[in-house]
Amino acid sequence: MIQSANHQQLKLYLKKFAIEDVFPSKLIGDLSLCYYEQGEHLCMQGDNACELFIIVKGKVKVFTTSSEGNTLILSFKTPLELIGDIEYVQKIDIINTVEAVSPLTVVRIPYKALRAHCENHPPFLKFMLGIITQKFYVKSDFLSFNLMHSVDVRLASYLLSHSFDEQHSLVTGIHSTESLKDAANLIGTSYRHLNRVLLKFIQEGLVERNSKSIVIKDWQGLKNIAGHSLYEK
Amino acid sequence: MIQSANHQQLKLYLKKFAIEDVFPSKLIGDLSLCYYEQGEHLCMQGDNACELFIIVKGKVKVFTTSSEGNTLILSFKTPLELIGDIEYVQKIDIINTVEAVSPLTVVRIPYKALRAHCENHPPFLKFMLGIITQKFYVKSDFLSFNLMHSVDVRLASYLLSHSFDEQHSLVTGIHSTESLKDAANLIGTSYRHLNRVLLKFIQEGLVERNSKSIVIKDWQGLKNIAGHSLYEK
DNA sequence: GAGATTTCAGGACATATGTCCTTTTCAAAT
DNA sequence: ATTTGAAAAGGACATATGTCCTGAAATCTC
Repeated sequence: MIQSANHQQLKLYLKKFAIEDVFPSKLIGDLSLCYYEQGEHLCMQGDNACELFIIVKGKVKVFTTSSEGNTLILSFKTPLELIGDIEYVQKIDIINTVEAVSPLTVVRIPYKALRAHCENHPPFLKFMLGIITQKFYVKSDFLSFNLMHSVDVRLASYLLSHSFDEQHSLVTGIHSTESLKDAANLIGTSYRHLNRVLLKFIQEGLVERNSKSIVIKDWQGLKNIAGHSLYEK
Repeated sequence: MIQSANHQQLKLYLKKFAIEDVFPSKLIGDLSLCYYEQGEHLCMQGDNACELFIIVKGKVKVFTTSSEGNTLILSFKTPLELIGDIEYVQKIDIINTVEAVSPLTVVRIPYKALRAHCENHPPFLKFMLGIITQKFYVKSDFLSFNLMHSVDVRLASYLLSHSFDEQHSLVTGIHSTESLKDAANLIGTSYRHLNRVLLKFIQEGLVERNSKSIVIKDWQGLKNIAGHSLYEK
C-alpha cells in the first residue's frame, strides 16, 4: 500500500463523487489517499477496526472464512462504497476480510478524527445512512435470492451481471481460474458443482468456454433461467 | 389496528427505551401509538411507504413472497426495532411484508413529519444509524450462516435460539402448526425436509415431539450440531 | 524441449433436498 | 360416539449438491 500526500488528487475524488461537503473542513487534513495493489488486504476479519475507507477507484471483494475453513464471498464492491462503516458505528472488530481485486484507490479516515469532528455532523451522518441502507437493501435481496433459487439460477444471474463489468461488453471475459472460484464462493456453492452447471450451460449452447474465458452465446436464454438478474450491484 | 390517543403511555415507551431525545419536541405531536392484533399486517411488499414504525412491544415476522409464490421469512423482530427505515432513507416502496405474530404495540411516525423535523437532527440520524448497522450486521451473519451450513445445522440452531423466547425456558413449546412452517420458511427449506430432519433429531434422542410442541432433550447435542448458534437475535 | 509440478476439469459415488402424493392425525359437526 | 374434512406427517422418487479422487492440461524449471 502506498499512501499519497497528494491532496489535490484527493479533492478531485471528493468532487467527482460529490461528497466534498460530507466532511467538515477541519477534518480534511485527516483524510489521506491510499493505493493498493491487486491482492493486498485492506483489513482482516477479527482485527481491531480503526479507519474508515471510501473506495473511489477499483474493486474489492469482501469475504469471510468459517471455522471449517470455507470461504464465502459476501460481495464485490466498486465506487462509491464504504469499508469499515458498520464497525465504526457499532464499535466492533472487523467483520470481514477485504481484498483488492484490481489496483485500488481509497480515501482513508481514522475513526479518531471522525469521532472528534463528525459525531454530530448531519452531512456525514446522512452520507453514512444513505450508503448503509443501500448496502442493507442489496444484502437483503441477495439473501432472498440465494435462499430461494438453485445454483443454476444463481450462476446464470452471475454470468449476466458480471459481463457488464468495466472491461468488455457482450463478449465477456470471465477468467477461468481465480474468478471461477470466486464465483463459486460468491454463489455459495462448491467449485465442483459450479463446473457441472457450467458444463450444462455449454451443452445447452448458452455459453462457450475456451482456455481463458467464458463467452455468453445466448443472452436471452440465460435471462430466462436467471429470472430477475441479481448480483448486479 | 387500534390507534391510541394515550400520549402518556407513548412517552412511557420512549422513556423505557431511552429514545425520548431522538425526536425534537415539536415532532412529538406527530407520534402515535398503535396496537395490532396477531395476524394483522403493518405493511405489504410493494406498497407505497409513508410511515416509520418503532416496535415497542410484541413480535413481528418480516417476509417476502417470490414471483413463484414461495415465502421466505427474513427475520423475526422484537423491540427495539424499526420498520420502514430503509424505505424512508432510500425513498422506495415497501420491500417486505411485515405481520404481527403476537399482540403488537408500535410507535408510528409519518415520513412527512420526519422529513420536516428530523432530516438534519443528529440524535435521530444517529439512532437510525445504530439500528440499521445492527440490522445489517445480523443480516450479513444470517446470510453467511445460511449459505455455509446444511439444514441440519440451521434447524439445530433455530431450535436452540427459539427456546429462549419470551415464554418458557428449557422446556420449549414450539407449536407444531404454524411455527414449524415458519421455521421452514426462515431456514429457507421446505416443510417436508424440515420434518425429515426433525425426525432424525428425534431418532437421535435430541428432541421429543408431542401433539402440540417440541421439547429439547439434549441441549448439548444440539449445540454440537449447531456449532455457533445463530438466529439468536 | 523434456520432465517435474501445479492447476483444472470431470468421473463416481454419497448425501441433501425438493416435489408429489398417500396415509395419518386431529378436531369440528352431527 | 361416528362421520367427515382439514391439516400434518411421512413414503417414494427425482434432482441438486458435496466430497473425494483421477486424469488432462497448463506452467515452471533446468
